[in-house]
Amino acid sequence: MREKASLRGLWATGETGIAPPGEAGSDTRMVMEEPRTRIQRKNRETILEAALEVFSQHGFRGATLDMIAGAAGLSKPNLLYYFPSKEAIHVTLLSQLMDTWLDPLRELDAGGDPMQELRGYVRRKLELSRDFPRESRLFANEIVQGAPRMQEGLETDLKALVDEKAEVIRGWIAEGRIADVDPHHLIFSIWALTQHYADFDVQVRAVLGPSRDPLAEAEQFLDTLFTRLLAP
Amino acid sequence: MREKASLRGLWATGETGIAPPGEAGSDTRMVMEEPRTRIQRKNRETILEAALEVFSQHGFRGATLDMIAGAAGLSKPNLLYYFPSKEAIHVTLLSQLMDTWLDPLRELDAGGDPMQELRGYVRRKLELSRDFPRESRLFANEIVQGAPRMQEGLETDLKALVDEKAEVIRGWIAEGRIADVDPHHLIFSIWALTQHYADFDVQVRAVLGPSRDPLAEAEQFLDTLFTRLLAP
DNA sequence: TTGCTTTTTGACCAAACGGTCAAGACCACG
DNA sequence: CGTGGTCTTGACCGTTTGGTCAAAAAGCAA
Repeated sequence: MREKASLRGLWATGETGIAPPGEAGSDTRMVMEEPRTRIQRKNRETILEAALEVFSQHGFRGATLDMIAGAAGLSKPNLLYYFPSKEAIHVTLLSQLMDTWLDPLRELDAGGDPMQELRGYVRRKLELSRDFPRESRLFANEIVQGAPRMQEGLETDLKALVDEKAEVIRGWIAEGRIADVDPHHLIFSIWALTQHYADFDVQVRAVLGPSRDPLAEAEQFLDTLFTRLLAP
Repeated sequence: MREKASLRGLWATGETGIAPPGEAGSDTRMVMEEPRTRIQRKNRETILEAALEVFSQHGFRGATLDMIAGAAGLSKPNLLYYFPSKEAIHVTLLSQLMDTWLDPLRELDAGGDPMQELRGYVRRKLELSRDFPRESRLFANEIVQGAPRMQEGLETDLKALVDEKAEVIRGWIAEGRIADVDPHHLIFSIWALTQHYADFDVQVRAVLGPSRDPLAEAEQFLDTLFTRLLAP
C-alpha cells in the first residue's frame, strides 16, 4: 500500500500553468493540448514536485522562486519559462490536490455495509496522511490562511460532494444501521483526526518521543474510536 | 462565557521583546521590571494585538511590518522602538500563547470524576477555539511549518505535561472507570477535533453553509463522540 | 550539414522588505 | 516655565524578491 513520492502520476496535468509561448502565428487551433514535448512534460513535473516540497514547508509567501528553482535543479528564469508566475505554480498544485483529496470520500459507497464503508474511508484518509504528508500540509497552509485561492472550490465542488455523502449517511442512520450522529460533523471529525497526524506531525512526534510510530498507532486508535461512535 | 478580544490580560508580559533602550548608565539594577510607563504598556499591547491579527492570517513570512504597523495605527519605526525585530514580536506572541494553550489540560484533575473531567477538557478546549481562533491559527501556522520557533517548548514543557496527564488517564483506565484507549492518542484526538473548528473555519463554513452555527453544533457532537468512546 | 524551433541562462530591473538613524515632538516633573 | 527623558517619524539603506529580456545553447528534422 505504501507508496513513495507524489501523486503526480495520478493527476491530470494542470490547467493553470499556461503553456510556453511561441505559437501565436502559425497554429490556429483554439485548444492547446497539454505539454507537447518530452522535455516540457518532464520539467513541469520536476518543478511541481519541487514546489510541493517548498510550498508545503514554508507556505506561499515563505517560499521563494529561488528555493523552488534550487530544489528542482533549474534556474529561476527557467521556472518562469514553464509557469507564468509563482502564483501559477501554487494554483496548479492546489487544483490538482483538490481532486486527489476528495477521492477517498467519493469512494464511499451507499450500497456497501455502512460500518465497513466508514471505517474504510477513515483508513484511506489516514493512508493519505501517511503517504502524502506534504500534500496535506499544503492544503492545511492554504485553509488556515483563509483559503484565498481555494474558497470557490470549497463552496462548490467540496460542499456538493459532502452534502451528497451526508445524505447517504443520513439514510444509514434512518435505517438504524449506524448510531445517530450529525453526518457533516462526522465527516469533519474524520478529516480532523486523520489530517492531524500529517499536519501536526512535529507536535505529535515531540510528545510521543522518537520510539513510537504515530501513524501505526493512529490506525488502531481511530478504528476503535469510530467503531464505538457508530455502533448502533 | 463568551469573551471578545484577546487573552492579553491573562498573560504575563513577554520576556522576548527586550525593553526600549536608554538605561545603560544611571541604573545598575540587573533585572528590568516589565514595561515601565503607561504608554509603553499600552503600545506593546496594541502591537501584539495587531501582530496576532496579521500573523495568524498570513503566517510569519506572509506578514510584513507595514501590515502590523497599519493594523496597530503606529509607524513602522515605532514598532521597532518597542520590539527589536519582527521575529521578536512573533516569538513573544508564541511564548505567551504556549501557556494559555496548555491551561485547559493543566486543569484536568486526577481526583475528579474521569468522564466529567475529560468532557470538561473537551469543552474548555472548544471554548478556546470559539473565543480565540486567531491564537489557534497562529499556533497551527507554526506547527504546520515545522515549528521552527517552538520545537524546544514542545519537547520539554508540552511533552512533560502530556505525559503526566496521560498517566492520570492510564490510572482511570486501570480502575475501569473509562474505556481502554491510548491516553496520548486520546489527547491528540481532543486537540485535533477542537482546533479543527478554529483552524479550518473557512472550510467548515463553506461546507455547512451560512445558516448553521459550527461551534454550537460541535459542542454537542463532540460531547456525544467522547461519551461513546470513553463509556466503560 | 543547414536551418528552424525549443530550451536555458546571465544580467538586469523595480518593488517590497526589514531595519537604522538623527532629528523633532511630546510629556512629566521640579 | 524649562529641562531631561520618553516617544515618534520621515528619510534612507542594503537585501531579497518576483519577474523580464536578449542572446546563447541544445534539440531536431531535412
